[in-house]
Amino acid sequence: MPRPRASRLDPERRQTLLAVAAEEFAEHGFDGASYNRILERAGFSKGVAYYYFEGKDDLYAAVLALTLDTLAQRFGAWQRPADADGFWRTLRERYFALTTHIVNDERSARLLRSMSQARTHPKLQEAWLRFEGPLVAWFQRVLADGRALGAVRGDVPESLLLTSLMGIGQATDGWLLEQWAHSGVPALQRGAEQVFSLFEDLLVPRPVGPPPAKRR
Amino acid sequence: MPRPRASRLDPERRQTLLAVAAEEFAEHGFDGASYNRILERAGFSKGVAYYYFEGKDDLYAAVLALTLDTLAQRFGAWQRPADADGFWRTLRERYFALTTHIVNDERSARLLRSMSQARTHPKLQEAWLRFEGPLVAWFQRVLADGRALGAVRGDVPESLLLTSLMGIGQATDGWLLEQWAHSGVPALQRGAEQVFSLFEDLLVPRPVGPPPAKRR
DNA sequence: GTCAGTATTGGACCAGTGGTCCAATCATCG
DNA sequence: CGATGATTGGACCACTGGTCCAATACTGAC
Repeated sequence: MPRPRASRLDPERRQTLLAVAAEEFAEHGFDGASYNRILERAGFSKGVAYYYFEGKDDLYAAVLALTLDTLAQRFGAWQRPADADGFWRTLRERYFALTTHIVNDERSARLLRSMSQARTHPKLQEAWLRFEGPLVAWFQRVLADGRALGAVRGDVPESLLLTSLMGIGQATDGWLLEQWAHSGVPALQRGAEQVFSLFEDLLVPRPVGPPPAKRR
Repeated sequence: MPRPRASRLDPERRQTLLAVAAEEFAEHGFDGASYNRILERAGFSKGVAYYYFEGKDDLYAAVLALTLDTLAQRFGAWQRPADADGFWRTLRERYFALTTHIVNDERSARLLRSMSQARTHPKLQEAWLRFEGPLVAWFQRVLADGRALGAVRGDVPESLLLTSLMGIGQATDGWLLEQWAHSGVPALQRGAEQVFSLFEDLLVPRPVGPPPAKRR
């Protein structure tokens, strides 16, 4: 957590510092980023830096908080749709908005991707808990709503579904970027379509009874 | 790549070094591990270390190679099953063997998990490429066989399927360990069962025609 | 205006990091 | 024996994140 006095820091200098830090962290990840370099580039001395922030991890957390706030504002809160169809429609809409956003703001995207390191990093445990909570809660609410509407399967623990969903989301995120880099925007849209269909296949309730006979 | 002379290093000392390094890397990951500490514990001076290995990354690669070799030996090569049923049976068998192995050899498991950092780490690119190749090839062969046997869907790019599968596998791996830590072996088996069913749901060919009407 | 007390600042300094380098030692062979 | 190349220890380097403190700027009370 940033020191309370951090709010008293000149907004402009604060803004500079966070921008420089965001760039550095996005470029090199948490471990790879050099705190000294950040401070030098932002024109901060060690004394000032440690006066306002507790350390490298604290600054990282501040940068992450800013990025996530922006993201949260952009996507707003989740509201329970009326029925299963509505559920999948809004979920799909959100997912496409997210992929578009990630492609358009690569710095934030790389920053967000660096979060996966944060989860296991001993010095970032505290920061991780602060962000994991809301994120997981959001997904949990979505899944719970989906179940209540019959749009999401109930035959498997919710925690497993959540884990799988986030794992697959993270993995395909990289895949989508590759598609985009190799074959441009149309491929990206096609790819997003296919990724989302995988989400559906994973979450949709299993048909009851014996598995359908192979057809063709 | 380890220097060629590395093979001339006294096997016993080499073994000591690799064991100490494995412990350190498993405990702290690549960045967190202290090369100096490893060398000190293993009784190596800087001079010797850099005489036989190119550096920290090289040693890490050596440790990883050893671990993966053991794993590969244990699981042997993949052979194309006769039919779709056989495909799922052998895949399932392999998966359960793997989860058992991971639970029984936590050091290796943590080491393998640290590989996910390696993928994005600039200093480990070379090492990653050396291990990514065979691993991905293995999965590709499995998926291709599955397709040929009609056991795996063909309506989605193979690369996407591969990415998703590995992503979900990695994510659920952590989930399984939690299950095990919280509720012991029976929960682990139940969990593995459910995880594997997710794999199936993801990979199995979609039924053709309109989605089945909701039944109950 | 003066002075006390606090907020702010710069930067010297610290232990630790991975990595380089080289003089000294050892082994081997002519 | 001497010479040549392999092997070794450890001093040293630039860098890391982090601590500390003396000097300065600012504030309000008198």
